Amino acid sequence: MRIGQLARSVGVDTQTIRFYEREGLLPPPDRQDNGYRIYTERHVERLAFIRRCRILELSLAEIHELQRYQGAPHQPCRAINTLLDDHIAQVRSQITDLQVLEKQLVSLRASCNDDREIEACGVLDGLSEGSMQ
Amino acid sequence: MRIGQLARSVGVDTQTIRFYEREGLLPPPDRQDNGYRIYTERHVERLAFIRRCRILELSLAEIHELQRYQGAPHQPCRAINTLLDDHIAQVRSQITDLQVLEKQLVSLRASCNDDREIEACGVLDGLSEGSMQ
DNA sequence: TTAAAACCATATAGCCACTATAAGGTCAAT
DNA sequence: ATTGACCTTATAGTGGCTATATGGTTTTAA
Ligand SMILES: [Zn+2]
Ligand SMILES: [Zn+2]
Ligand SMILES: [Zn+2]
Ligand SMILES: [Zn+2]
Repeated sequence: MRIGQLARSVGVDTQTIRFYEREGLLPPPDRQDNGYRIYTERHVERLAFIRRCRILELSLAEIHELQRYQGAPHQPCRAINTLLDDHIAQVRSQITDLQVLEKQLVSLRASCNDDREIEACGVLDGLSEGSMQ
Repeated sequence: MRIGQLARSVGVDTQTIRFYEREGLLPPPDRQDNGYRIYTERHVERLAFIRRCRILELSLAEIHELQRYQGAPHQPCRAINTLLDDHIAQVRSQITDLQVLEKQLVSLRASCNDDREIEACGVLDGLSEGSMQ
């Protein structure tokens, strides 16, 4: 199949497929005489794997690492589990950071109501004075 | 004061200050005969304002907008409050997204324990098969 | 049969908010 | 006279795409 069909069947843009190839995440496929890329079912699976990883916001580097593990099926899988644990820890830390941020923003917002002049806006005041944490 | 002292007094890199100037967030300061930038207390306040906004993860575009409002002190401040409301909404949406992500990741992680071979790794299996949402 | 539409190719730049590097000019102290 | 700390500009890199430009190829329809 050509790149357009692969793109449609996995739900990505053709540019993204070429990008993954350049980054070494998708093996370079054979070419037709006219230079068009020709993909197989294995490419479909490989691309779908990448996409599922990306939905979970694994980085391309992490996906690369997972692909290397796939090439050594008889090694222990601890490294994979650890990779995921680290990723989960990072997501949790992001959530925590954003929750702190949300509190700060809500508190700032509470210092103003509508119908003031900008001169007296509590939000702008809070940002202008150093009364922030 | 010169750029290094400004940088130290606000806690940013000198490069960042020049970057803000290029982006139109900091007004271009006067120059000494040798070309060195000379800053005033107003620049300190202005830069500190930007930094407080950035800590709240307001974008440079949003900060720019706030600066424009500062120039019109007798207009109603509703636009400012709305800007903040929108930003809060976006932070909340990020939190929600990350919480969904965390659940998916934890569920995937639960499908494996350590001491398996990669061949049998539940995490890799979950990523390889289409049993994901 | 030919002309348009859809597809493919490469190369390059843009997004965001910086950060790093290179190559060089200026100034004070040793 | 030289070191070191400071300043200048210009350029490239980060991540994961996405958009644009330019041109070749294939398919479809008038
Ligand atoms: Zn990760
Ligand atoms: Zn207000
Ligand atoms: Zn925002
Ligand atoms: Zn495992």
